[in-house]
Amino acid sequence: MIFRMERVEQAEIEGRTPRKRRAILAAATEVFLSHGYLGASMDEVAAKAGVSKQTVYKQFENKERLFAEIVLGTSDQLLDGLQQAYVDTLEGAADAREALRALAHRLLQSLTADSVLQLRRLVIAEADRFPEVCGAWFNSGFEKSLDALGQALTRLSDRGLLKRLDDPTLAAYQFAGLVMYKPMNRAMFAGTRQRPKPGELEKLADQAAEVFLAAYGLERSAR
Amino acid sequence: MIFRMERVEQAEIEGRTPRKRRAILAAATEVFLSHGYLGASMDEVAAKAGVSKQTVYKQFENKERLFAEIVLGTSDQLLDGLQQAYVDTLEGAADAREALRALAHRLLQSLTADSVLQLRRLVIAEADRFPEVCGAWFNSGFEKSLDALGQALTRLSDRGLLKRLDDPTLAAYQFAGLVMYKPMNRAMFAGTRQRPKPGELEKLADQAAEVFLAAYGLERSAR
DNA sequence: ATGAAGAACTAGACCGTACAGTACTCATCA
DNA sequence: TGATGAGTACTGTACGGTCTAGTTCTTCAT
Repeated sequence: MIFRMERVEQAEIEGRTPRKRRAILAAATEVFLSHGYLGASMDEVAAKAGVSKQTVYKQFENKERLFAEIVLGTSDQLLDGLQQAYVDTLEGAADAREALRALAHRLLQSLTADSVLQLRRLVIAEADRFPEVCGAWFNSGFEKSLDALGQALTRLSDRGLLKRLDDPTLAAYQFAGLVMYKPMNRAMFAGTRQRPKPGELEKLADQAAEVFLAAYGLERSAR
Repeated sequence: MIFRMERVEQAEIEGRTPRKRRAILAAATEVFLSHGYLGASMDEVAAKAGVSKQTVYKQFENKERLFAEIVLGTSDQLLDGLQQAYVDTLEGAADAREALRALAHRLLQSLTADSVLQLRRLVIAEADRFPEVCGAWFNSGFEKSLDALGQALTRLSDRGLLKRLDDPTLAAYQFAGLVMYKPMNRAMFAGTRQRPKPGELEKLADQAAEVFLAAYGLERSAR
């Protein structure tokens, strides 16, 4: 009886085929992220998904399509996460300095997560092999999230917390560059090996906010 | 007679073995940069170097060592080139704004060269497979060049063209982030495909200088 | 200068392994 | 009962690295 209920419950959520498909995607994500495209083997994907190779090839035409599906599937998650960070830290903030510090800190936290770094490495590594896929990921994930940041900054400006922004997207890239350039490069090049020192991220966040405010803050809020 | 003279000339420059070795390194650089570590084949390296596989394995123990040799060999070139850019644009400059603009422009030019981008992709892609090599490249190439920029900025500050810098290296990273974050990310993720629009780099350079000066410029030089 | 001696090089066969993708048989689910 | 999946063997290919046999360069004593 219990067995039957469980079966029904699962079936209500999704059938066997989509369930397998999701398992394959999850496994393939793991394998591609940790070994790269060429280093990933379809045997390992199938094994890790608890599925036969035949099933993998029923769901995905070949290795390339599987790769594309995975990369493009991550754009949305990334975008949603960052959008949320903008809302949490900027909307409703009373003080620009505090808001920007909080945002910087939040960006550092989310973008230096291992899975994010691995995905970035994967996309960069395969940019030449799959220019369409990687270009699409960049446009609909990376660039879109910076545009969204530009809009969030504009709202801050509309609320009288920043100067008027002639080019919000540029300002967004500048802020991101101030915050992320150092830690992101280290994380990308030096692998998971070299961790930043405890206080470093805080200092980075604070100083980035300071420089940004010097250029875009209202005079009275200058330190 | 002519033939003989050519032979002598070449022998004067370098013997057969180092000549072959250099040919192998050049070919391997090309192959690794364009196909990645796993995508590169030793057969192709040998063929492109005009050398037999045996010779490759006489000079380099195996594929991994060849890779390491190539990656580490590029640190110095990169560093020298950037050091030169700092000297050319900052030393002897009379106006901070103009100097920073020129530097930004120069950085954009040199760091978006195809070979530089391909090398960065390669190092990032293999950061997990070869953490020591890639970490060493990062420390002795990337970080060192930023430290050098910090020192160059300090000299600018000593000459009374910038505020006193509490943390020159941080300031260097901030300047680099302001300048490079957008174009470098695009170049890395979107491949050689998406070229920046003509005026874009100039605007990026100018605006980066502007923001940097707002934070680190002397009051009288504020716009 | 000459001419062995020996090192370095070539060309390509070869070995073992790994992998993408397919085929086939038997079990399982709807 | 008919489709889907498991398990697994198989095919073709590619690659890292070694081996061999024959060729060319370098060196150094004469």
